[in-house]
Amino acid sequence: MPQSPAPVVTRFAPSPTGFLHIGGARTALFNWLFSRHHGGQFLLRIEDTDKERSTQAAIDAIIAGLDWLGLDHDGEIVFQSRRAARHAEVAHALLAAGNAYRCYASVEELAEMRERAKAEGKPIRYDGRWRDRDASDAPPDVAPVIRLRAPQDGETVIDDLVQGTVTIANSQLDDMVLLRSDGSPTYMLSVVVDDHDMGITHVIRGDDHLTNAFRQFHIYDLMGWDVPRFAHIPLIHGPDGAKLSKRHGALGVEAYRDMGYLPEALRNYLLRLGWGHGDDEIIPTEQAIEWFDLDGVGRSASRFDFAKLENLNGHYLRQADDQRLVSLVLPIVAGKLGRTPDADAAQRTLLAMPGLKERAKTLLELAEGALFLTEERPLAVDEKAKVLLDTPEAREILGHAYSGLKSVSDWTAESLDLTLRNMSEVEGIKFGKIAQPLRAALVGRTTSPGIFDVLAVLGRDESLARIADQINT
RNA sequence: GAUCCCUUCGUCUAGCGGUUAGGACGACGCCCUUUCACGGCGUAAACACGGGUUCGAUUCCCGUAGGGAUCGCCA
Repeated sequence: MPQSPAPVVTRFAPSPTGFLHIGGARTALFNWLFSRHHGGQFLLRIEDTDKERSTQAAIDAIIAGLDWLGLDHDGEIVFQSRRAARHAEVAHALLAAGNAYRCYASVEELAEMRERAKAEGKPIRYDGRWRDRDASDAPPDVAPVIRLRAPQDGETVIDDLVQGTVTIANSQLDDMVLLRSDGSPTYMLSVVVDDHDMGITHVIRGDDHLTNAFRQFHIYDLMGWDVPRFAHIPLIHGPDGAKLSKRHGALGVEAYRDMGYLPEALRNYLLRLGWGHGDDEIIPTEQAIEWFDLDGVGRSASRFDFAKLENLNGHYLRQADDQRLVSLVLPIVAGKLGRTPDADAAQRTLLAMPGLKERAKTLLELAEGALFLTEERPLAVDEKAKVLLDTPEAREILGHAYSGLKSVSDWTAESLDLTLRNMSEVEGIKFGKIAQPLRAALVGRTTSPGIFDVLAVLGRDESLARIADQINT
Protein backbone atom coordinates (compact mmCIF):
# COMPACT_ATOMS: atom_id res chain seq x y z
CA MET A 1 0.00 0.00 0.00
CA PRO A 2 1.31 3.46 -0.82
CA GLN A 3 1.62 5.36 2.38
CA SER A 4 -0.01 8.76 2.34
CA PRO A 5 2.46 11.62 2.71
CA ALA A 6 2.51 13.42 6.03
CA PRO A 7 -0.45 15.78 5.80
CA VAL A 8 0.28 19.45 6.11
CA VAL A 9 -2.33 21.77 7.55
CA THR A 10 -1.55 25.46 7.93
CA ARG A 11 -3.74 28.35 8.88
CA PHE A 12 -3.93 32.09 8.75
CA ALA A 13 -5.49 33.52 11.90
CA PRO A 14 -5.93 37.30 11.79
CA SER A 15 -7.82 39.26 14.38
CA PRO A 16 -10.39 41.45 12.64
CA THR A 17 -9.46 44.77 14.15
CA GLY A 18 -8.42 46.39 10.88
CA PHE A 19 -7.63 45.69 7.25
CA LEU A 20 -5.35 42.96 6.00
CA HIS A 21 -2.02 44.73 6.38
CA ILE A 22 1.08 43.91 4.44
CA GLY A 23 2.71 41.85 7.17
CA GLY A 24 -0.40 39.74 7.55
CA ALA A 25 -0.56 39.34 3.81
CA ARG A 26 2.95 37.92 3.77
CA THR A 27 2.19 35.58 6.65
CA ALA A 28 -0.86 34.37 4.76
CA LEU A 29 1.18 33.97 1.60
CA PHE A 30 3.83 31.86 3.33
CA ASN A 31 1.20 29.64 4.93
CA TRP A 32 -0.60 29.30 1.63
CA LEU A 33 2.56 28.50 -0.32
CA PHE A 34 3.72 26.00 2.26
CA SER A 35 0.46 24.08 2.23
CA ARG A 36 0.16 24.21 -1.54
CA HIS A 37 3.73 23.02 -1.91
CA HIS A 38 2.96 19.99 0.23
CA GLY A 39 -0.46 19.40 -1.23
CA GLY A 40 -1.96 20.16 2.15
CA GLN A 41 -4.65 22.38 3.52
CA PHE A 42 -4.70 26.10 4.21
CA LEU A 43 -7.35 27.09 6.73
CA LEU A 44 -8.66 30.47 7.74
CA ARG A 45 -9.61 31.35 11.27
CA ILE A 46 -10.89 34.71 12.38
CA GLU A 47 -9.76 35.50 15.91
CA ASP A 48 -12.65 37.69 16.89
CA THR A 49 -12.66 37.09 20.61
CA ASP A 50 -12.03 40.73 21.38
CA LYS A 51 -15.60 41.93 21.04
CA GLU A 52 -14.60 45.53 21.63
CA ARG A 53 -12.30 45.80 18.67
CA SER A 54 -13.54 43.23 16.19
CA THR A 55 -15.74 44.49 13.38
CA GLN A 56 -17.60 42.95 10.50
CA ALA A 57 -16.02 45.54 8.22
CA ALA A 58 -12.58 44.25 9.18
CA ILE A 59 -13.64 40.66 8.56
CA ASP A 60 -14.88 41.64 5.11
CA ALA A 61 -11.70 43.57 4.38
CA ILE A 62 -9.51 40.63 5.32
CA ILE A 63 -11.48 38.19 3.21
CA ALA A 64 -11.51 40.62 0.29
CA GLY A 65 -7.77 41.14 0.67
CA LEU A 66 -7.01 37.44 0.60
CA ASP A 67 -9.30 37.03 -2.34
CA TRP A 68 -7.61 39.82 -4.27
CA LEU A 69 -4.22 38.29 -3.55
CA GLY A 70 -5.49 34.96 -4.81
CA LEU A 71 -4.88 33.13 -1.54
CA ASP A 72 -7.78 30.73 -1.41
CA HIS A 73 -8.42 28.84 1.79
CA ASP A 74 -9.79 25.36 2.32
CA GLY A 75 -12.89 24.51 4.26
CA GLU A 76 -15.16 26.77 6.22
CA ILE A 77 -13.91 29.85 7.97
CA VAL A 78 -13.59 29.23 11.70
CA PHE A 79 -14.77 32.01 13.95
CA GLN A 80 -12.97 31.78 17.24
CA SER A 81 -15.66 33.54 19.21
CA ARG A 82 -18.10 30.72 18.49
CA ARG A 83 -15.81 28.19 20.12
CA ALA A 84 -15.65 29.76 23.56
CA ALA A 85 -17.48 26.87 25.20
CA ARG A 86 -14.96 24.40 23.87
CA HIS A 87 -12.10 26.57 25.10
CA ALA A 88 -13.62 26.76 28.56
CA GLU A 89 -14.06 23.02 28.53
CA VAL A 90 -10.32 22.58 28.03
CA ALA A 91 -9.56 25.01 30.83
CA HIS A 92 -11.77 23.03 33.17
CA ALA A 93 -10.16 19.79 32.09
CA LEU A 94 -6.82 21.29 33.01
CA LEU A 95 -8.25 22.43 36.30
CA ALA A 96 -9.68 19.01 37.08
CA ALA A 97 -6.34 17.39 36.36
CA GLY A 98 -4.58 19.79 38.68
CA ASN A 99 -2.73 21.41 35.81
CA ALA A 100 -4.47 24.69 36.35
CA TYR A 101 -5.72 26.55 39.39
CA ARG A 102 -7.99 29.38 40.45
CA CYS A 103 -6.40 32.71 41.13
CA TYR A 104 -8.28 35.30 43.16
CA ALA A 105 -5.87 38.17 42.79
CA SER A 106 -7.66 41.34 41.74
CA VAL A 107 -6.71 43.37 38.72
CA GLU A 108 -5.55 46.18 41.01
CA GLU A 109 -3.49 43.81 43.07
CA LEU A 110 -1.74 42.48 39.98
CA ALA A 111 -1.09 45.96 38.67
CA GLU A 112 0.50 46.84 41.95
CA MET A 113 2.58 43.69 41.82
CA ARG A 114 3.92 44.64 38.40
CA GLU A 115 4.59 48.19 39.49
CA ARG A 116 6.68 46.96 42.37
CA ALA A 117 8.58 44.48 40.23
CA LYS A 118 9.32 47.23 37.75
CA ALA A 119 10.46 49.63 40.45
CA GLU A 120 12.75 47.03 41.93
CA GLY A 121 14.13 46.18 38.51
CA LYS A 122 12.87 42.65 38.74
CA PRO A 123 11.34 40.65 35.91
CA ILE A 124 7.72 41.53 35.40
CA ARG A 125 5.59 38.43 35.79
CA TYR A 126 2.91 36.86 37.92
CA ASP A 127 4.43 35.68 41.17
CA GLY A 128 2.23 32.59 41.58
CA ARG A 129 0.61 33.80 44.78
CA TRP A 130 -2.44 31.54 44.34
CA ARG A 131 -0.58 28.64 42.81
CA ASP A 132 -0.46 26.57 45.96
CA ARG A 133 -2.91 28.33 48.16
CA ASP A 134 -5.78 26.42 49.64
CA ALA A 135 -9.23 27.00 48.18
CA SER A 136 -10.52 27.82 51.64
CA ASP A 137 -8.50 31.04 51.51
CA ALA A 138 -10.57 32.27 48.62
CA PRO A 139 -12.33 35.55 49.27
CA PRO A 140 -16.06 34.94 49.04
CA ASP A 141 -17.02 37.73 46.65
CA VAL A 142 -14.22 37.51 44.11
CA ALA A 143 -14.68 35.72 40.81
CA PRO A 144 -11.39 33.94 40.10
CA VAL A 145 -9.51 33.47 36.86
CA ILE A 146 -8.06 30.13 35.93
CA ARG A 147 -4.33 30.00 35.45
CA LEU A 148 -2.15 27.31 33.92
CA ARG A 149 0.14 25.56 36.35
CA ALA A 150 3.28 25.84 34.21
CA PRO A 151 6.46 24.05 35.22
CA GLN A 152 8.87 26.22 37.18
CA ASP A 153 12.02 24.17 36.81
CA GLY A 154 13.90 22.96 33.80
CA GLU A 155 13.65 24.51 30.40
CA THR A 156 11.42 24.55 27.36
CA VAL A 157 12.90 23.91 23.94
CA ILE A 158 11.25 24.78 20.66
CA ASP A 159 12.74 23.57 17.44
CA ASP A 160 11.53 26.37 15.26
CA LEU A 161 11.62 25.82 11.51
CA VAL A 162 12.89 29.34 10.93
CA GLN A 163 14.51 30.45 14.16
CA GLY A 164 16.24 27.18 14.89
CA THR A 165 16.42 25.64 18.34
CA VAL A 166 15.39 28.18 20.94
CA THR A 167 15.61 27.40 24.62
CA ILE A 168 14.13 29.28 27.52
CA ALA A 169 14.32 28.58 31.26
CA ASN A 170 10.93 27.68 32.70
CA SER A 171 11.62 30.05 35.57
CA GLN A 172 11.07 32.81 32.99
CA LEU A 173 7.53 31.66 32.33
CA ASP A 174 4.69 32.61 34.58
CA ASP A 175 1.28 31.09 35.06
CA MET A 176 -0.84 32.67 32.40
CA VAL A 177 -4.55 33.23 32.57
CA LEU A 178 -6.59 30.69 30.66
CA LEU A 179 -10.10 31.74 31.61
CA ARG A 180 -11.04 35.25 32.68
CA SER A 181 -13.10 35.91 35.74
CA ASP A 182 -16.17 36.21 33.53
CA GLY A 183 -15.48 32.74 32.20
CA SER A 184 -14.32 33.82 28.75
CA PRO A 185 -11.17 32.23 27.32
CA THR A 186 -8.01 34.20 26.67
CA TYR A 187 -6.20 34.29 23.36
CA MET A 188 -3.44 32.02 24.66
CA LEU A 189 -5.89 29.26 25.38
CA SER A 190 -8.03 29.79 22.31
CA VAL A 191 -5.19 29.58 19.77
CA VAL A 192 -3.90 26.38 21.22
CA VAL A 193 -7.27 24.68 21.43
CA ASP A 194 -8.25 25.82 17.94
CA ASP A 195 -4.95 24.86 16.36
CA HIS A 196 -5.24 21.47 17.97
CA ASP A 197 -8.87 20.92 17.04
CA MET A 198 -8.28 22.10 13.49
CA GLY A 199 -5.41 19.68 13.12
CA ILE A 200 -2.85 22.36 12.36
CA THR A 201 0.53 20.76 11.73
CA HIS A 202 2.55 23.89 11.05
CA VAL A 203 2.07 27.21 12.75
CA ILE A 204 3.65 29.84 10.54
CA ARG A 205 3.28 33.31 12.01
CA GLY A 206 5.12 36.52 12.82
CA ASP A 207 8.02 36.25 15.22
CA ASP A 208 6.27 38.58 17.62
CA HIS A 209 4.64 35.32 18.71
CA LEU A 210 7.88 33.50 19.39
CA THR A 211 7.85 34.05 23.12
CA ASN A 212 4.17 33.17 23.24
CA ALA A 213 5.02 29.82 21.75
CA PHE A 214 6.88 28.80 24.88
CA ARG A 215 3.90 29.43 27.07
CA GLN A 216 1.48 27.84 24.63
CA PHE A 217 3.73 24.81 24.46
CA HIS A 218 2.76 23.83 27.98
CA ILE A 219 -0.95 23.81 27.25
CA TYR A 220 -0.33 21.24 24.53
CA ASP A 221 1.97 19.39 26.83
CA LEU A 222 -0.32 19.27 29.83
CA MET A 223 -3.26 18.27 27.65
CA GLY A 224 -1.16 15.50 26.18
CA TRP A 225 -1.56 16.90 22.67
CA ASP A 226 0.92 16.82 19.82
CA VAL A 227 2.71 20.12 19.51
CA PRO A 228 2.65 21.51 15.97
CA ARG A 229 5.83 22.60 14.24
CA PHE A 230 6.44 26.30 14.64
CA ALA A 231 7.90 28.70 12.09
CA HIS A 232 8.24 32.24 13.32
CA ILE A 233 8.95 34.56 10.45
CA PRO A 234 10.57 37.96 10.95
CA LEU A 235 8.48 41.09 10.84
CA ILE A 236 8.51 43.61 8.04
CA HIS A 237 9.86 47.05 8.85
CA GLY A 238 9.31 50.38 7.16
CA PRO A 239 11.87 51.97 4.82
CA ASP A 240 13.47 53.70 7.81
CA GLY A 241 14.03 50.45 9.66
CA ALA A 242 11.45 51.20 12.30
CA LYS A 243 8.42 49.12 12.88
CA LEU A 244 5.90 49.36 10.09
CA SER A 245 3.46 52.15 10.78
CA LYS A 246 0.67 53.79 8.87
CA ARG A 247 3.22 56.24 7.56
CA HIS A 248 4.84 53.63 5.37
CA GLY A 249 3.83 50.13 4.46
CA ALA A 250 1.27 49.29 7.09
CA LEU A 251 -1.50 49.79 4.64
CA GLY A 252 -4.21 47.36 3.79
CA VAL A 253 -3.65 45.34 0.66
CA GLU A 254 -6.53 47.21 -0.94
CA ALA A 255 -4.40 50.34 -0.67
CA TYR A 256 -1.80 48.62 -2.83
CA ARG A 257 -4.50 47.65 -5.27
CA ASP A 258 -5.61 51.29 -5.38
CA MET A 259 -2.04 52.41 -5.98
CA GLY A 260 -2.15 50.34 -9.14
CA TYR A 261 -0.23 47.24 -8.16
CA LEU A 262 -1.10 43.85 -9.57
CA PRO A 263 -1.70 41.03 -7.09
CA GLU A 264 0.86 38.80 -8.79
CA ALA A 265 3.47 41.53 -8.43
CA LEU A 266 2.73 42.00 -4.75
CA ARG A 267 2.87 38.24 -4.26
CA ASN A 268 6.26 38.05 -5.94
CA TYR A 269 7.53 41.01 -3.94
CA LEU A 270 6.29 39.69 -0.62
CA LEU A 271 7.76 36.30 -1.37
CA ARG A 272 11.20 37.73 -1.98
CA LEU A 273 10.98 39.86 1.13
CA GLY A 274 12.51 37.49 3.63
CA TRP A 275 12.79 34.48 1.41
CA GLY A 276 15.29 33.62 -1.25
CA HIS A 277 15.92 30.96 -3.83
CA GLY A 278 19.44 31.53 -5.12
CA ASP A 279 19.58 34.45 -7.52
CA ASP A 280 16.01 34.16 -8.67
CA GLU A 281 13.95 37.33 -8.60
CA ILE A 282 11.03 36.86 -10.96
CA ILE A 283 9.12 33.99 -9.43
CA PRO A 284 5.60 33.48 -10.71
CA THR A 285 3.25 31.83 -8.28
CA GLU A 286 3.34 28.39 -9.91
CA GLN A 287 7.10 28.40 -9.56
CA ALA A 288 6.85 29.69 -6.00
CA ILE A 289 4.62 26.78 -5.03
CA GLU A 290 7.19 24.39 -6.41
CA TRP A 291 10.13 26.05 -4.72
CA PHE A 292 8.80 27.35 -1.44
CA ASP A 293 10.18 25.94 1.76
CA LEU A 294 10.74 27.21 5.26
CA ASP A 295 14.51 26.98 5.38
CA GLY A 296 14.68 29.60 2.67
CA VAL A 297 13.18 32.07 5.11
CA GLY A 298 15.67 34.51 6.59
CA ARG A 299 15.98 35.27 10.28
CA SER A 300 16.22 39.03 10.22
CA ALA A 301 13.60 41.69 9.69
CA SER A 302 13.43 43.25 6.26
CA ARG A 303 12.46 46.69 5.08
CA PHE A 304 9.68 47.45 2.70
CA ASP A 305 10.95 48.98 -0.53
CA PHE A 306 8.45 50.55 -2.89
CA ALA A 307 11.03 50.98 -5.65
CA LYS A 308 11.48 47.26 -5.96
CA LEU A 309 7.75 46.62 -5.82
CA GLU A 310 7.33 49.10 -8.66
CA ASN A 311 9.95 47.40 -10.73
CA LEU A 312 8.30 44.03 -10.25
CA ASN A 313 4.91 45.54 -11.00
CA GLY A 314 6.25 46.94 -14.26
CA HIS A 315 7.42 43.49 -15.16
CA TYR A 316 4.07 41.86 -14.48
CA LEU A 317 2.25 44.70 -16.23
CA ARG A 318 4.19 43.97 -19.40
CA GLN A 319 3.35 40.28 -19.07
CA ALA A 320 -0.31 40.88 -18.43
CA ASP A 321 -3.07 40.18 -20.90
CA ASP A 322 -4.13 43.32 -22.77
CA GLN A 323 -7.84 42.82 -22.33
CA ARG A 324 -7.40 42.35 -18.59
CA LEU A 325 -5.39 45.56 -18.37
CA VAL A 326 -8.05 47.44 -20.29
CA SER A 327 -10.71 46.39 -17.83
CA LEU A 328 -8.51 47.43 -14.93
CA VAL A 329 -7.53 50.74 -16.47
CA LEU A 330 -10.82 51.98 -17.89
CA PRO A 331 -12.39 52.63 -14.47
CA ILE A 332 -9.34 54.67 -13.51
CA VAL A 333 -9.55 56.61 -16.77
CA ALA A 334 -13.23 57.19 -16.09
CA GLY A 335 -12.37 58.55 -12.67
CA LYS A 336 -9.86 60.99 -14.11
CA LEU A 337 -12.19 62.14 -16.85
CA GLY A 338 -15.39 62.14 -14.89
CA ARG A 339 -17.15 60.05 -17.49
CA THR A 340 -17.10 56.48 -18.72
CA PRO A 341 -15.14 55.89 -21.92
CA ASP A 342 -17.35 54.75 -24.77
CA ALA A 343 -16.90 51.55 -26.74
CA ASP A 344 -14.67 53.23 -29.31
CA ALA A 345 -12.38 54.58 -26.65
CA ALA A 346 -12.24 51.16 -25.03
CA GLN A 347 -11.34 49.63 -28.35
CA ARG A 348 -8.60 52.21 -28.93
CA THR A 349 -7.23 51.50 -25.46
CA LEU A 350 -7.08 47.82 -26.23
CA LEU A 351 -5.29 48.43 -29.53
CA ALA A 352 -2.80 50.76 -27.89
CA MET A 353 -2.21 48.54 -24.88
CA PRO A 354 0.94 46.78 -26.13
CA GLY A 355 2.66 50.15 -26.51
CA LEU A 356 1.12 51.58 -23.37
CA LYS A 357 1.99 48.87 -20.87
CA GLU A 358 5.61 49.01 -21.87
CA ARG A 359 5.74 52.49 -20.40
CA ALA A 360 4.03 52.11 -17.05
CA LYS A 361 4.97 50.79 -13.64
CA THR A 362 1.52 50.94 -12.11
CA LEU A 363 -2.04 50.91 -13.33
CA LEU A 364 -2.25 54.57 -12.38
CA GLU A 365 0.57 55.40 -14.75
CA LEU A 366 -1.00 53.18 -17.35
CA ALA A 367 -4.27 55.07 -17.07
CA GLU A 368 -2.42 58.36 -17.31
CA GLY A 369 -0.75 57.17 -20.49
CA ALA A 370 -4.04 55.98 -21.95
CA LEU A 371 -5.93 59.17 -21.24
CA PHE A 372 -5.34 60.77 -24.63
CA LEU A 373 -7.25 57.95 -26.29
CA THR A 374 -10.44 58.90 -24.53
CA GLU A 375 -10.06 62.67 -24.30
CA GLU A 376 -12.07 64.74 -26.73
CA ARG A 377 -11.04 67.57 -29.00
CA PRO A 378 -9.93 70.18 -28.60
CA LEU A 379 -7.19 68.44 -26.71
CA ALA A 380 -5.75 69.97 -23.57
CA VAL A 381 -2.05 70.50 -24.20
CA ASP A 382 0.40 70.42 -21.32
CA GLU A 383 3.22 72.92 -20.82
CA LYS A 384 6.02 70.89 -22.35
CA ALA A 385 3.92 70.03 -25.37
CA LYS A 386 2.99 73.70 -25.81
CA VAL A 387 6.64 74.61 -26.06
CA LEU A 388 7.04 72.13 -28.89
CA LEU A 389 3.99 73.42 -30.70
CA ASP A 390 4.37 77.16 -30.29
CA THR A 391 6.93 77.86 -32.98
CA PRO A 392 6.44 78.86 -36.62
CA GLU A 393 8.69 76.00 -37.58
CA ALA A 394 6.53 73.47 -35.77
CA ARG A 395 3.39 74.82 -37.44
CA GLU A 396 5.02 74.55 -40.82
CA ILE A 397 6.08 70.97 -40.16
CA LEU A 398 2.61 70.10 -38.95
CA GLY A 399 1.24 71.62 -42.12
CA HIS A 400 3.44 69.39 -44.22
CA ALA A 401 2.58 66.41 -42.10
CA TYR A 402 -1.10 67.16 -42.40
CA SER A 403 -1.15 67.20 -46.16
CA GLY A 404 1.19 64.24 -46.36
CA LEU A 405 -0.96 62.18 -44.05
CA LYS A 406 -4.16 63.28 -45.70
CA SER A 407 -3.15 61.49 -48.86
CA VAL A 408 -2.41 58.23 -47.10
CA SER A 409 -5.01 55.74 -48.20
CA ASP A 410 -3.80 52.75 -46.23
CA TRP A 411 -3.97 54.01 -42.63
CA THR A 412 -1.72 51.48 -40.93
CA ALA A 413 1.37 51.91 -38.81
CA GLU A 414 3.48 50.44 -41.62
CA SER A 415 2.39 52.76 -44.38
CA LEU A 416 2.32 55.77 -42.05
CA ASP A 417 5.88 54.95 -41.16
CA LEU A 418 6.77 54.94 -44.83
CA THR A 419 4.99 58.19 -45.57
CA LEU A 420 6.51 60.16 -42.71
CA ARG A 421 10.03 58.87 -43.18
CA ASN A 422 9.78 59.67 -46.83
CA MET A 423 8.66 63.16 -45.96
CA SER A 424 11.55 63.54 -43.59
CA GLU A 425 13.94 62.64 -46.36
CA VAL A 426 12.37 64.79 -49.06
CA GLU A 427 12.08 67.86 -46.86
CA GLY A 428 15.48 67.31 -45.33
CA ILE A 429 14.10 67.45 -41.81
CA LYS A 430 15.35 65.14 -39.11
CA PHE A 431 12.69 62.64 -38.27
CA GLY A 432 12.60 63.68 -34.63
CA LYS A 433 11.69 67.21 -35.72
CA ILE A 434 8.54 65.81 -37.26
CA ALA A 435 7.67 63.23 -34.67
CA GLN A 436 7.77 65.49 -31.64
CA PRO A 437 5.35 68.23 -32.73
CA LEU A 438 3.14 65.54 -34.16
CA ARG A 439 3.11 63.73 -30.84
CA ALA A 440 2.32 66.95 -29.01
CA ALA A 441 -0.60 67.61 -31.34
CA LEU A 442 -1.97 64.09 -31.18
CA VAL A 443 -1.44 63.35 -27.52
CA GLY A 444 -1.21 66.75 -25.86
CA ARG A 445 1.87 65.48 -24.05
CA THR A 446 5.51 64.88 -24.90
CA THR A 447 5.54 61.19 -24.17
CA SER A 448 3.55 58.42 -25.74
CA PRO A 449 3.89 55.11 -27.51
CA GLY A 450 5.53 55.14 -30.94
CA ILE A 451 4.07 57.85 -33.14
CA PHE A 452 2.91 55.49 -35.90
CA ASP A 453 1.01 53.41 -33.40
CA VAL A 454 -0.58 56.53 -32.01
CA LEU A 455 -1.71 57.60 -35.47
CA ALA A 456 -2.97 54.15 -36.32
CA VAL A 457 -4.92 53.72 -33.09
CA LEU A 458 -6.44 57.20 -33.22
CA GLY A 459 -7.55 56.64 -36.77
CA ARG A 460 -7.41 58.87 -39.78
CA ASP A 461 -10.18 61.35 -39.00
CA GLU A 462 -9.30 61.93 -35.37
CA SER A 463 -5.60 62.21 -36.13
CA LEU A 464 -6.04 64.74 -38.88
CA ALA A 465 -8.48 66.74 -36.82
CA ARG A 466 -6.13 66.91 -33.84
CA ILE A 467 -3.29 68.07 -36.09
CA ALA A 468 -5.52 70.68 -37.72
CA ASP A 469 -6.52 71.95 -34.29
CA GLN A 470 -2.92 72.82 -33.58
CA ILE A 471 -2.16 74.36 -36.95
CA ASN A 472 -5.08 76.70 -36.61
CA THR A 473 -4.40 78.01 -33.13
C1' G B 1 14.65 46.18 33.71
C1' A B 2 14.28 40.70 32.39
C1' U B 3 14.17 37.01 28.55
C1' C B 4 14.58 35.70 23.51
C1' C B 5 15.88 36.89 18.39
C1' C B 6 18.65 39.54 14.61
C1' U B 7 23.27 42.16 12.10
C1' U B 8 26.70 40.82 3.99
C1' C B 9 26.46 46.90 -0.96
C1' G B 10 21.35 52.52 0.38
C1' U B 11 17.40 48.23 -0.02
C1' C B 12 16.04 42.76 -0.83
C1' U B 13 19.30 38.86 -0.79
C1' A B 14 23.26 34.49 -2.44
C1' G B 15 27.05 32.43 0.48
C1' C B 16 26.42 27.19 4.53
C1' G B 17 35.83 27.30 6.55
C1' G B 18 39.66 28.48 1.31
C1' U B 19 35.15 32.92 -3.77
C1' U B 20 38.33 38.50 -7.78
C1' A B 21 32.19 38.08 -1.71
C1' G B 22 27.47 36.69 -6.65
C1' G B 23 22.48 38.50 -8.22
C1' A B 24 18.31 41.99 -8.10
C1' C B 25 16.15 47.00 -7.10
C1' G B 26 17.83 51.87 -6.83
C1' A B 27 21.94 55.40 -8.45
C1' C B 28 25.39 56.82 -12.30
C1' G B 29 27.50 56.28 -17.38
C1' C B 30 27.27 54.36 -22.39
C1' C B 31 24.49 51.95 -26.45
C1' C B 32 19.68 51.42 -28.96
C1' U B 33 16.12 55.38 -30.37
C1' U B 34 10.70 59.70 -33.08
C1' U B 35 9.50 61.04 -27.08
C1' C B 36 9.08 58.15 -22.81
C1' A B 37 9.89 53.45 -21.68
C1' C B 38 11.71 48.52 -22.67
C1' G B 39 16.21 46.11 -23.78
C1' G B 40 21.73 45.63 -23.86
C1' C B 41 26.57 46.84 -21.76
C1' G B 42 29.30 48.90 -17.85
C1' U B 43 30.72 51.74 -13.03
C1' A B 44 30.40 52.90 -7.85
C1' A B 45 28.57 50.28 -3.57
C1' A B 46 28.72 45.39 1.80
C1' C B 47 30.72 40.95 5.42
C1' A B 48 28.80 46.27 12.61
C1' C B 49 33.16 46.05 16.16
C1' G B 50 36.58 43.24 19.43
C1' G B 51 38.39 38.71 20.98
C1' G B 52 39.04 33.59 20.33
C1' U B 53 38.93 28.30 17.59
C1' U B 54 41.57 27.00 13.07
C1' C B 55 46.94 26.27 8.56
C1' G B 56 42.85 29.54 7.09
C1' A B 57 37.25 32.98 8.99
C1' U B 58 31.79 36.61 5.96
C1' U B 59 30.93 31.51 7.47
C1' C B 60 32.04 28.29 14.15
C1' C B 61 32.30 30.18 19.61
C1' C B 62 32.30 34.36 23.25
C1' G B 63 31.74 39.39 24.26
C1' U B 64 30.49 44.71 22.81
C1' A B 65 27.49 47.98 20.13
C1' G B 66 23.11 48.70 17.40
C1' G B 67 18.19 46.96 16.05
C1' G B 68 13.78 44.06 17.07
C1' A B 69 10.14 41.07 19.82
C1' U B 70 7.79 39.71 24.33
C1' C B 71 6.81 40.37 29.47
C1' G B 72 -2.17 42.08 30.23
C1' C B 73 -8.26 38.98 32.99
C1' C B 74 -5.44 42.54 24.15
C1' A B 75 -4.94 39.48 20.20
